[in-house]
Amino acid sequence: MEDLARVFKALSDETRLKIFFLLSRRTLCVNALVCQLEVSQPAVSQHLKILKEAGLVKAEKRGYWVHYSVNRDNLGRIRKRLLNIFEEKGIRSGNAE
Amino acid sequence: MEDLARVFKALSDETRLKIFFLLSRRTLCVNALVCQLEVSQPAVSQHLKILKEAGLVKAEKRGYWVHYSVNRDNLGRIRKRLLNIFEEKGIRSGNAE
DNA sequence: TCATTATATAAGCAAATTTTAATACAATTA
DNA sequence: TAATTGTATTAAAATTTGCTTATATAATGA
Repeated sequence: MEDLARVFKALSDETRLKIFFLLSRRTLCVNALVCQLEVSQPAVSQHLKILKEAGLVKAEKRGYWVHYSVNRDNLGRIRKRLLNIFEEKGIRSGNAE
Repeated sequence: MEDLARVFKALSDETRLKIFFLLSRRTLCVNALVCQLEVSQPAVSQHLKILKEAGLVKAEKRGYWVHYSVNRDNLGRIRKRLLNIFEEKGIRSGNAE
């Protein structure tokens, strides 16, 4: 339950949602994101941290760049949980946990 | 994009997520929720308002009870958007909007 | 080593959230 | 009508969030 709330919280901010969408298209380093986002570099770094902790994106250091991309492995898991919650018919039956 | 962030925001609070799960099992009036939730009645009412505005739950007044339940019609739409975002392979290709 | 570049972290602050307490509203019943 | 019950709204306090500035860390190159 906690994990799930963390995912929703991570995506509940417009800037982070935008970051997530940008990264879902291609891998980007922090500065590339900063350029497209009208907030400061530290702000972007902080958003990325939140997205990463929610398991939505991952970071890979190359030289002194950090390349961020969607964490596709984890996303599969998240997707399944979301599908379970927003089930076609009865929505869900089991426990929240 | 705004709608989506609103849905995520609505589910980003643990108490609201719990309310949503409870309602996904059965229709409940406000006090029934209060009993299961360790927060005050006004707090629950306010959370319900947020969930309702996000299109996640709906209210039906009967006598002086208000019965809340999952808004299954809207949930279908939300589900599709989520599926689109968390697509199996490339996650997504189009625009955020 | 020192300067530079990219990113992260820390501190402080304003704005938004969440909560509680008090009150208002609405429906029912005496 | 007055009292009661269930819910909503308001106001204010407490907490959290997201931003900026300043600084730290890490990698590269002169």
